[in-house]
Amino acid sequence: MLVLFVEDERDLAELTIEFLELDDIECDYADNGEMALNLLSSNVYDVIVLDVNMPKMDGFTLCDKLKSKGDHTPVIFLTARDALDDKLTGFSLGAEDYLTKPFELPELSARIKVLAQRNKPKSTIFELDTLHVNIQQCKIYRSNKEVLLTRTQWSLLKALINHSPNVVDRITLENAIWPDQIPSKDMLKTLVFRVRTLIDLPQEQSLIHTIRGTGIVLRTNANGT
Amino acid sequence: MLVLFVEDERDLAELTIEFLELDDIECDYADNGEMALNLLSSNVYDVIVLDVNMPKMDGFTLCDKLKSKGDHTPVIFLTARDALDDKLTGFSLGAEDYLTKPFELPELSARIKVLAQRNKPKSTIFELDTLHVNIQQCKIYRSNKEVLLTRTQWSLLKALINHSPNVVDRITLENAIWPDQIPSKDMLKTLVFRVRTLIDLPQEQSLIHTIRGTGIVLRTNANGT
DNA sequence: GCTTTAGGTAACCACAAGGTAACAGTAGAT
DNA sequence: ATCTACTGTTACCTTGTGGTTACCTAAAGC
Repeated sequence: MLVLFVEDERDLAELTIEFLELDDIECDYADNGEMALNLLSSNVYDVIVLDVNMPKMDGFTLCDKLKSKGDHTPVIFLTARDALDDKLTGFSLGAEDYLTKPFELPELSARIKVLAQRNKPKSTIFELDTLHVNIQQCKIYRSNKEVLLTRTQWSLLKALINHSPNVVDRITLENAIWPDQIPSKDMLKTLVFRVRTLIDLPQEQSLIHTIRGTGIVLRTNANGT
Repeated sequence: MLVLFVEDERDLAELTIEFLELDDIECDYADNGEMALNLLSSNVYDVIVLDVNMPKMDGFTLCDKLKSKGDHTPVIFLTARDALDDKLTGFSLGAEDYLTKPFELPELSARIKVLAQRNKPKSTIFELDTLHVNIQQCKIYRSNKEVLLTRTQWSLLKALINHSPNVVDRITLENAIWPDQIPSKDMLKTLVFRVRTLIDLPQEQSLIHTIRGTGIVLRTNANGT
């Protein structure tokens, strides 16, 4: 994760950057707006942390320039200006966050991480052996071949994923799949069979295991807990 | 823009909601976590504002449940707990922002608006295969031929673009297209059919896919992981 | 060793989800 | 006032799903 840190007080900057780097956040540093613009023209950042009061070009101006240029890199203002009007100015210029000095380093770090997430795809991916599942996209692959599941089959798989690698008892599964009806005795049995034939291909190791008398589990091998 | 406001002090909530609504932010209100969960099961919100200390279910627990369920609605904590540890807890549970009481109403409003933007497309141009969409100008081209959509057709397309390449369930789509009415059962079906005939031309690969029993998705069928 | 029971496998069919087309009411334009 | 075209409604058709039933296999119990 790469951050552009723009701040004219060098000692504060140094201290902060040192902390952030320990937290796995790499930093480029600029001590004024113009220098920041230069760096921005040749680098892509996950987040920009911006002081407001700076020589040459202040943070507000820089943020405005950026955003109106169509750059959507998230901006956090980090400034001693704690008046409401300043904050509102910051947000109206398109900033994503506004933190006032004095601040606590871990909080800044947490906020940077939130913003860095923002542009990443929000897909939740589940992987186990050669099984790849993208939950938001409803896409399932087994050894790079797409597997098509129907709605009920899909809810069974999701329930198993939610509990994996733990064993899920049949009652819990039934409630997850048919929330507002009492399913008849054999429905789950049939459903598990169908999903198994689709997911556990003959040439692959099986991932859906039955623990007799207990429940079903999605994991690489049946033995051990 | 629709916000879920969860807060157990009724007078503070009332005051805040009144202010937000003047600022064009519609609010649903819950005074505890359980009630919030109920509302969340039947509504889709742009942002959730969460108090921490509440009867029945506290805000941290609620946020944890939501996020681990795969719900990506942005969460702001709004609480008197201003200790660093509390903030870090909030962020580690997946919250997008954390504001401490006492707070200023316009700042809350600004922060809500930032988060509501978050799920909107960042770019005014959307491209997929031979489909080119300029969202601001409402211009749509398929293989360089302009496509003219009506207002409702356009809002369907926008909703699909917002979620692409993820699958959108029918309820979410209906809420996005007809925000203040319960659409009759077949309206969406017909609308999708109409948009499909306009966008998915016979000689091109189809981009609007139905995931039976789940929803609609706008994407190419290329196998990504 | 025999019985019992949980679970595996297979085929069947009603029906719901979705696709398509035609029609009607209504709002906006001229 | 008239016309147009958009939106919502209804009807009909197609197909895949999901529930059902039946039968089989293999553990577990006695």
